[in-house]
Amino acid sequence: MSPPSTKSQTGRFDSLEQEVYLNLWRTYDRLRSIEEEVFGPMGITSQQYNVLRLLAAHHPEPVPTLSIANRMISKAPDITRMLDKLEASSWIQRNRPSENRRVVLISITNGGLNLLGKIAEPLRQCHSKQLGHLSKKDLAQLVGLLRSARKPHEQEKNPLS
Amino acid sequence: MSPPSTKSQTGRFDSLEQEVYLNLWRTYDRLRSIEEEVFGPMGITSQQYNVLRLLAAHHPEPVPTLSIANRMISKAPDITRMLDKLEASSWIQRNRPSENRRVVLISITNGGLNLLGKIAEPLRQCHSKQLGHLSKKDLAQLVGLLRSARKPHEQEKNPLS
DNA sequence: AGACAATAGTTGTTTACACAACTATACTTC
DNA sequence: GAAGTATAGTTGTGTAAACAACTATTGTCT
Repeated sequence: MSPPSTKSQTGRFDSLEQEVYLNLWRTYDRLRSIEEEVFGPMGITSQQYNVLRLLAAHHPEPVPTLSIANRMISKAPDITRMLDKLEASSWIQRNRPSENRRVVLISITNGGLNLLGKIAEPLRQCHSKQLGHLSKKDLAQLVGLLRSARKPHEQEKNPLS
Repeated sequence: MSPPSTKSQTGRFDSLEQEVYLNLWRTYDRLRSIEEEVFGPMGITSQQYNVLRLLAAHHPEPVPTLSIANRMISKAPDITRMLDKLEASSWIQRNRPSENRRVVLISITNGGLNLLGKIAEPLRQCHSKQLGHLSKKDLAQLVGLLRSARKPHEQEKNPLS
């Protein structure tokens, strides 16, 4: 398993771990660019879509601003500005309740729900284009491996087990 | 293949494909943030490191600017500005040959090679921290699945098979 | 009640990304 | 050899991400 030269194991990579990481990067990048073909014309980003999706899942209950930020995949310290844009497009609305004026409660509007409806089908097709060539077994295996890979690095908060 | 309700198959995801993609995104994001802990203090980004690595692999042969851009993982239309920074740090040098004054040939400097040497060990440790908890078998399987996943979406040019 | 700490968002600033338009150099072909 | 075309980089501009510092509101403790 460990010949004198490790080069032969991993080709031009320093280690198998590095090879995995670079493959992960490249694969993510390719699939992301495919998704952007769907979101771009809709005037929305992937992150914004995820926010709307989260809000729709809680609808009609509103969700506090930072609670949204914590559930995002990438860190979102500019969640405020992002919500500004969503509000400018009338996809969400904000409400600062008088009981606790620190929080800002966010809820999705009918327009937002409508947008999600319009995106659903092209997005499903997009996902099929992205990964439809893999078997269900491969997909399930990939999900499992990806979860194991990031397991030690998960923050407490994350909802995606 | 298409039961009336697909909900039961994939939990809160619309499809297995979407679940894979979101897992890919999240996993990439976590591992990336670990890498940045290594690159950040060195005053370099992941993309910049990849450029230096590419140049080192060709050393002492120089590489034309756009040839570097084509080999980058994400699109790099601002390759010029990125090389500006690397040149400002004296990690690379540019040369516009008189035979063909259109191309700009890039080569890594001794300082750049030196930097790669300094980064090598902490980066190896980083990769181990990222994915060291997975078995070689799992890592190899993951590489294979990631390659299959992006295979239909590869551009001709890419060097990472 | 007043000082202090904790919570919840917001804003400022710097840096990276993406798309497109632009410049400069070389090749081709009539 | 001049005009047009292809190649190789560069620059301009708008948008998004990352980190930190800041404001506003509420809770706590003496």
